[in-house]
Amino acid sequence: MTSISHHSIRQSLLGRIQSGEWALGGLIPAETDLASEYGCARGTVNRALQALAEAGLVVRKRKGGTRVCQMPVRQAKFEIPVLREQVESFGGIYGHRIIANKLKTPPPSIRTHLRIPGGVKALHLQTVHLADDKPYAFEERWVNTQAVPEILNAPLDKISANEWLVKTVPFSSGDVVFSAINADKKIASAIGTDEGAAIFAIDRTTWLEDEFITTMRLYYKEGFQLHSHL
Amino acid sequence: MTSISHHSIRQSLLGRIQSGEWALGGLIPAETDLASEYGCARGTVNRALQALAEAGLVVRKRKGGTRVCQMPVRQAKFEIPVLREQVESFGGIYGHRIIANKLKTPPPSIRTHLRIPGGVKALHLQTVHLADDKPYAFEERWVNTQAVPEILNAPLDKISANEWLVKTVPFSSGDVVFSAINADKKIASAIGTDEGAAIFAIDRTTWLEDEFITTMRLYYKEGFQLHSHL
DNA sequence: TAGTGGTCTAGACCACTCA
DNA sequence: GAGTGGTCTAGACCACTAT
Repeated sequence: MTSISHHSIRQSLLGRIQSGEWALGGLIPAETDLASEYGCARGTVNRALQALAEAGLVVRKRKGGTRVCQMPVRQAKFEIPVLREQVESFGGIYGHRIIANKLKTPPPSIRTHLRIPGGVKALHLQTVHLADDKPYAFEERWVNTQAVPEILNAPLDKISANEWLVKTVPFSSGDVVFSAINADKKIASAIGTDEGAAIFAIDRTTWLEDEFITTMRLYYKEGFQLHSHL
Repeated sequence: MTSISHHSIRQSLLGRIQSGEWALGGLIPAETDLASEYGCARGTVNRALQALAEAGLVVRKRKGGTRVCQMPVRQAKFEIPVLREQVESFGGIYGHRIIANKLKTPPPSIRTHLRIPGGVKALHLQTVHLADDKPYAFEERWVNTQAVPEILNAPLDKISANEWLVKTVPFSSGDVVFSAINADKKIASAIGTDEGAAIFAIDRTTWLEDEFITTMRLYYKEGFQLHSHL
């Protein structure tokens, strides 16, 4: 009797949408109708339809019914790479080298970002991430030491700041920005590439409950690609 | 009595996870226990926990119980930009100019990608997307005309190939790859930038039920950023 | 005002897997 | 074998909103 699962109904509905059985922007039968058609409870159909709605394929409104989405907003979901795992996933040996590790007053842009009062210092870190001892990515990071003072005692030579933070403040929220930039002299030498090379950069700021933790920028060696599916 | 919604429970559980009430990798009380604690049905707790599992914050196993995720895989979700909307979202006027529109035999790499038999032609399109009449992005695309022959009669001067395809084959699946490249001469002149500039590129291949529809590469003008949240 | 989706409940059975 | 999550059901009430 597992044939009437919400999964199968979701699949069936997806097929009917793809086949064009219901026009773009058109109305889909009500939950109760579909339930009797599929011979199951309304709750089961509801669950299938909610999944489709979450995937952006249909739009649902009370009393308005369920409609096939006109302009399906393509959503890509992907995992923010964790460097160590990324490197190990293709069989490399991960390592990192700390270039800078100093408490100092952050520049205004960073201070604003982390909401640090003027005059207060923050931890500035520069790290080169290695794959098989060769530079893989370069990271520049500021940590709000008022939020996580323990980091000053962390063995950052053994565990990367990123991993330490993930283990200490695992469930923070964050913003991510992807962009492409030309490598300047500093970045080029850090990751061993030529000045001007196109670099894939990820900016990330994370906080926990209104308290800003850290902001970082990661520069990947040229040729880096971020994959996803939709 | 709306206070015992699965939303509120999800929120409450999230808070308890963030506060460290349950250790990383630690066990969370069983659904039945939580249900009696919150004074609701097990189904309600189940829904909340499933949402947290989908968000990657907990891992659930039958008999094994629910555990706080050790290394939360940060998932970013975003909407694949639709150029017209992207341009209009910052108040620009969208337009596009077709540079190439020809049926021809695709190079081997594309042929493999679209699974087109040797010798068969495909539609090759080059489009410059404009914001306020200025180049915004450059698109290179191949369309499998065996899958969507109607595109040969589409008014591509009025509607961009992308929009036409979305309206015609709206519910396709696809792969997306983001990368950074240096602009070559052709791209630089197409989007009005300097050769060597760092360009944000998006590759995208879409298909419907094992039938390949199109593959495209989009080059954004320098300075482009893709934002997300996690 | 009537119809539709959103949600909760109480109970049930099953599938998985840990011990 | 026993405990846990996965899921379906049948019924109920509510919230929203199109008409």
